[in-house]
Amino acid sequence: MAVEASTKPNAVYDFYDDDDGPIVFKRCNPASRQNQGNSEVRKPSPSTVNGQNAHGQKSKTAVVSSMASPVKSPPPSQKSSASSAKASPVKSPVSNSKGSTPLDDRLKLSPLRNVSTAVKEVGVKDDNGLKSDDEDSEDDKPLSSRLRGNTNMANKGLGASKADDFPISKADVKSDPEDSDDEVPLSSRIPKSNIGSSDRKPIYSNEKKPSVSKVEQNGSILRQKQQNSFSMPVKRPLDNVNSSGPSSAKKPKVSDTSKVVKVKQVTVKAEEKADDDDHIPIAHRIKKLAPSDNKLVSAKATKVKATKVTQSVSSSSKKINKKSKKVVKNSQYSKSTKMLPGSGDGQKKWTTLVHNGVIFPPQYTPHGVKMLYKGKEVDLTPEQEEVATMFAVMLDTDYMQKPKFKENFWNDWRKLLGRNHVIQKLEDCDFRPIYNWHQDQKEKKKQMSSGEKKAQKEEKLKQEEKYMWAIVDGVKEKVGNFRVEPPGLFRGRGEHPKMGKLKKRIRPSDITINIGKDALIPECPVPGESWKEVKHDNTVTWLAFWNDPINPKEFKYVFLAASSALKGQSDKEKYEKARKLKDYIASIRAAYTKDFVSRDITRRQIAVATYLIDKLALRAGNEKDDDEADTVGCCTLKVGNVECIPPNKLKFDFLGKDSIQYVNTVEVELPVYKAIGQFQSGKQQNDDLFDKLDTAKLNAHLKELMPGLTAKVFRTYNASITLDDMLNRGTKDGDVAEKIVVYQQANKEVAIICNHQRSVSKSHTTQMSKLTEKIEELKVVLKDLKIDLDRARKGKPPMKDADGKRKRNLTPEVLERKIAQTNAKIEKMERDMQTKEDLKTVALGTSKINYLDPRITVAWCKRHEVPIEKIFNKSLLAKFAWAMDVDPEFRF
DNA sequence: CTGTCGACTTGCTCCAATTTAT
DNA sequence: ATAAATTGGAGCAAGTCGACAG
Repeated sequence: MAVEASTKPNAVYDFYDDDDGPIVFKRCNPASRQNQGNSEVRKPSPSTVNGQNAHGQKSKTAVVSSMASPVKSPPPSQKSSASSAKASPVKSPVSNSKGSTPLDDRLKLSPLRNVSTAVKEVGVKDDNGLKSDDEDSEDDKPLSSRLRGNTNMANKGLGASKADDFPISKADVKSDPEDSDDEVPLSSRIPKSNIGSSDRKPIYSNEKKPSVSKVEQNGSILRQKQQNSFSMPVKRPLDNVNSSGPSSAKKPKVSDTSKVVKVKQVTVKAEEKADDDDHIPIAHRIKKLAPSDNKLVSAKATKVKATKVTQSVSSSSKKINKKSKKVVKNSQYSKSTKMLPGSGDGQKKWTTLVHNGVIFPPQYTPHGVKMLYKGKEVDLTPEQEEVATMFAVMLDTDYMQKPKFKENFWNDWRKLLGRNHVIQKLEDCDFRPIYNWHQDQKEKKKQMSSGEKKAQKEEKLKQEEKYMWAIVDGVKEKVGNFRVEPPGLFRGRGEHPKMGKLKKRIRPSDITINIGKDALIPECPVPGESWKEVKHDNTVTWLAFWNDPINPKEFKYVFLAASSALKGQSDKEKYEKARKLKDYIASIRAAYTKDFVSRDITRRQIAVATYLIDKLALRAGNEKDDDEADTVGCCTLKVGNVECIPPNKLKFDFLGKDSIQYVNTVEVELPVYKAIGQFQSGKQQNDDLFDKLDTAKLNAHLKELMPGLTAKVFRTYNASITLDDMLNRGTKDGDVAEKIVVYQQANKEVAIICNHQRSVSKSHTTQMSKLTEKIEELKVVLKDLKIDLDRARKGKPPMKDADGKRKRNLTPEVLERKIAQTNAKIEKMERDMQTKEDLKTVALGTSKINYLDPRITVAWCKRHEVPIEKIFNKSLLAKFAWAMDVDPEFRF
């Protein structure tokens, strides 16, 4: 590792820089989606097939709102070639260490990775075209230039740090040579290049290492088992057998629990500390020890001193680990019975399941406020009024700008009004009275005293309490969404053909309940009605579902919360699968690279599609119906979504999931470039680029390369490996705050790779100008200080201040200190400002929740003495309880 | 194969609660 | 203390992908 690091001089820097770094993946400009909100403006590239994205519900007033100028052009990121190393999820150096020399690895990868350097987003701005940057431009310029300087420095600082610290230990750990047979099928089917083969890693190696070396790490037998099972074809019956082995041993327990739900809880509780939160699932309680204890310590300590904090935290966490290890062991058994069955596929997800069903929204209470029709008040029945109110309440959203929305609403509302109703045209309706009434209500609510609010909240809690929990195999777990969705108008995203349609009220007779055979069937909350059906299906995890009123073919499910063991289990499996990809990735890349020029067009398309999914982290792209928004993923890309820019760049511009625009220009290998050209030739803009392909075929192919592999695994893999890499390369000694910055930097990188966007906050522009103003003020101060310093040196008195008063005489030393302080302040503000600007359209949360293996984070926190709660909030800690006891040396 | 169904993951926005700045 | 900014998390839409029927 160390060696490797040293061989690539640039690598270090690459990671760091956000702006300049050559990140292969990076999407230079997260095109701001808001822009699109204002429809006309937005549409950029001619190539975009679907033009719009509409997103917008945000701006309050219909028209172009304040944020009109979102397009900030990101400082044109200039990734230069070096970057390839970085961005591309180059496998972590460590992992490479195995047989091949680093060099080999590099070579092998390089063709692919290097070539594909990200190109600066040429067009982003232009493309988006949108709104101008005019307004910003002035500020931006000076700013960006300044900032850029700063960032670079900063980056360098970071990057310069040690790249080889931990590697050492890592390398040791990792090097166990053992080749497993699993590899065979793969290698045989993949025509691997020499390099490729040399590079392959034993499939088991990674998994084993940790387990071997860290026996104590997670002490959990369970884990190892799972890991192993992963390396086998997912579906093998064998797996089941395996799992059943262990589980059968524990069976007695299972049955116990099924009979006596409480018993287990009690037992376990006794085993661990007596904490009385019964309501906390055992699983959590166990793991919670760590985080929560930490919290106490750190919370206090934080205020004191950084060093202290970390020390105490780390020590406490060590303690905790030990403790929890014990606990885990004990509890693991009881737990394993739960987890194992789930891990197999299709099979049993639970043995006993007890819950109280769902809670319905209150019936509609008419407010009696009359809307106007052609200026006159109209009487509406409660049903008509209810729907009118749904519409009125949305008067200040962008949906009012959408004809489709109004049309759909009108169609549904009209049915309620009846043919002969006074109201004949939507255009003649004035909903403002109702809108105003609603605003008043909101205002009143806001004005309520905190006491009232609290009381109300408690009341609600009391009502909902019983629905919040389920008992799964004897463990009390939180239920995710136990509230039935209230009626409303469908808010489809983008140009959804069904936006505005009435989403009717769900009644008990629409709902199917799933519950344990022996459990008490929840009583139907509406007198006189009954559930549609009650099932006892333990191969699924849902507690209830109903058909989506907008699309009756689809369902709305009630699941357990993310903190549940059931969810945690599958989350873990997801990451284990992604980790497994690490062992196959080199040969997979080699294989598709080879197929870029296959004469078989289907093969070629599969190769190119896989390449795009790997390199650009695109989604698979299932087919969609006409009654859905027109968005695409990899397999559904249209000819017009990709533009070939000679000599070898591709410009992507399409609307992806949630109608979020993806704009990115990348340099690709020449064969890919050519292949795309071929796929496009002779087709219309709106034809499928990959006409021989769909996600089923693609995934079927992927599955041949690695058991269980599907397109989405690449996203998880690339996201997690990027985090792991960046954290391990970028973290240097320093205080916690600096380390957190490194983390955020990595997190941001991942978010950009995955194109996780958010809308610019309404106040962004304001906030920015405030900051600019402050900086300007400081600069004035600085200037004056400098003048005074000059004068002081010459023995002259300081200048008068603004009010004409004489300032105190200060020594040059003092003035110098002040100047330095002011400079530091200015720099910090500029940095903050830049960060803010950079992140204004980037959403960090999504990747944290869904793509980054929490064990990477936890292990890093342990290694660097960063309190985990600085990175994970309460809900994330709960969700990732399963990852908390990871070995500090864990690498993805 | 293909299409549909079914289950589950991913993703963005809104709004209230909390934190931070003034 | 108040206002502004940030964060947490609910809410629900929109994806992915496996199973299975025809």
